Amino acid sequence: MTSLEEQIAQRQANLRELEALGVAAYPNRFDRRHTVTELVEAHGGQTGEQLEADRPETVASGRVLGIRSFGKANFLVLSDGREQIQAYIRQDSLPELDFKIFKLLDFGDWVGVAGRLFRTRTNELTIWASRLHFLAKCHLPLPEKWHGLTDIEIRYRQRYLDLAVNPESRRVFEVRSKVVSAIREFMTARGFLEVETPMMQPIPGGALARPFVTHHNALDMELFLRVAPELYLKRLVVGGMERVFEINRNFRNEGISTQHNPEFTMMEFYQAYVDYQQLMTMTEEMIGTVARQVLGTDRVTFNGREISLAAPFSRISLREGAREAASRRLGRDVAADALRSREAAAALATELGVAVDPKAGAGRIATDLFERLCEDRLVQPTFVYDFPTEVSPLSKQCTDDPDTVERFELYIGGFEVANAFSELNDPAEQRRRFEAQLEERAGGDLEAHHMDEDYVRALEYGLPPTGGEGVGIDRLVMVLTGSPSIRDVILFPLLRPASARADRAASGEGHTS
RNA sequence: GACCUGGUAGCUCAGUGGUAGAGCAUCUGACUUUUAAUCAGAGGGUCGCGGGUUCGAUCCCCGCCCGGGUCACCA
Repeated sequence: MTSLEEQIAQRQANLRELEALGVAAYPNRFDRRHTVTELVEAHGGQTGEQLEADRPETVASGRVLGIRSFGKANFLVLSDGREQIQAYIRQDSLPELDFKIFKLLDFGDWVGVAGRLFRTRTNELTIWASRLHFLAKCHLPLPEKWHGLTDIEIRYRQRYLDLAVNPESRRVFEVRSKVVSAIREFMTARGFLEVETPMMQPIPGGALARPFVTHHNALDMELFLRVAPELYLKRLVVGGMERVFEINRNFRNEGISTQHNPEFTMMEFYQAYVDYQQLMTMTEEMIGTVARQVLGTDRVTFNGREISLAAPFSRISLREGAREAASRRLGRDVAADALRSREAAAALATELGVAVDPKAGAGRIATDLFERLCEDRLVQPTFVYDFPTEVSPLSKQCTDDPDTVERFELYIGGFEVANAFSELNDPAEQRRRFEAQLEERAGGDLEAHHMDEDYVRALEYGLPPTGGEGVGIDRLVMVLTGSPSIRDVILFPLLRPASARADRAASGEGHTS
């Protein structure tokens, strides 16, 4: 027998012995009075004398993460995933059967403990157990207690193990949950209505991205998982819902990286009567507020750099950022209009060693240059504003410059966290933009928009002046938790399936042939 | 997709062209306030998978699988 098989057999033998003693192997409920975290929070600051005076009683429960045994005196470490507390299991302090249960416990089993709180000689907060209840068996050996589970692949594939033994991981997902709550609170307090729009769309739109394709059987209809809720949310503003937001998943059939998961969470909102300038103010207020509310501070450390999330954030126009970076790189002053004509922009890109797509116009080239030269330098929160119209088919042009739209992206930690613009509400112009997108599709760009006649019709009914924005929740949580990879903030990130053989080995099933 | 890098006991990791190592975990024994408890003993491995070179491969070579990182694409 291998060590693993041996350990599983031992655990199963312990379970059978429990059953032989008449102990329910899988009881249906347990009436707990306090979580381990509640106990630590309520009594962690109390001295042994205070505890002796109060003699607080509790019934707690959790997973056994440690057993220290001294014959008749024993300690169990009980975890609720966030905090740990130890229980003192003394042979003459609890019923004989309960002590027998203790002797049959394995690391990872779930138990309930009743008793009073005290501090040991070493001043450790402890439950002096008067009862021990068996709640559920752990049939497989747990990762080691000291190093925990560090294998990144197992942490992602078997997140339950990661959560069971790594409180740091648990903390990340608690922060994530609180961030979502804080944003929801921030938005509803400002009169925004939370809505849900289709995840399955007949025409995918709202972002330049390749969609996932699926099929509805009864309607025999091709459907796309949404790449953005944008076009639906704006239809709602047409309908008079002046402030709407949605927190939900988007799906993009593209590469995977430390900053990209095929499904990711976005908070997207639309507000009638405001433009992108007002959205910048609101965004810096929102991010600072959320950070302070969730973390108690608006200063965070990300990739070894301290980042301040306090307003105001820096602002730089896209073309000016690209121009400055190009000037610095080339050691000479690049003229402001070098990014305005296709010819000049292409020459500049070539000089800088940035590949030029033959179909790209001046706007695309300027955007490429910016992303190439500036993006990873934007560690402190920075609004990059005024994008070329060419790369922004849904944004409204600046009144004095039709080649530029009222749009910004917010960068933090070197990547894009939010994208916002004054919404294009002229149906004729929108139709022209879609047609330009159709040409790009015809030219082979699979990320370009489809024509969405109903969306144009909605605009024909009249969209008031509106600002809209999408905030990448995963990326914001990365910044707020100091997580270098998006997979660290997604409970079950997409991975290639492990081989069938590896799956069987991991689950402890073997061949019996 | 390209390049770099990793896969050895349940976990964390050493290591070598000549029968595979440690700590924790497991098993046996001792121990009535321990803190990664300690002490004594024992068991546990197709060294990711498949080929090749070799008298002999976990090690060298080739291919494949699954991670991680950088780049490309994207938010």
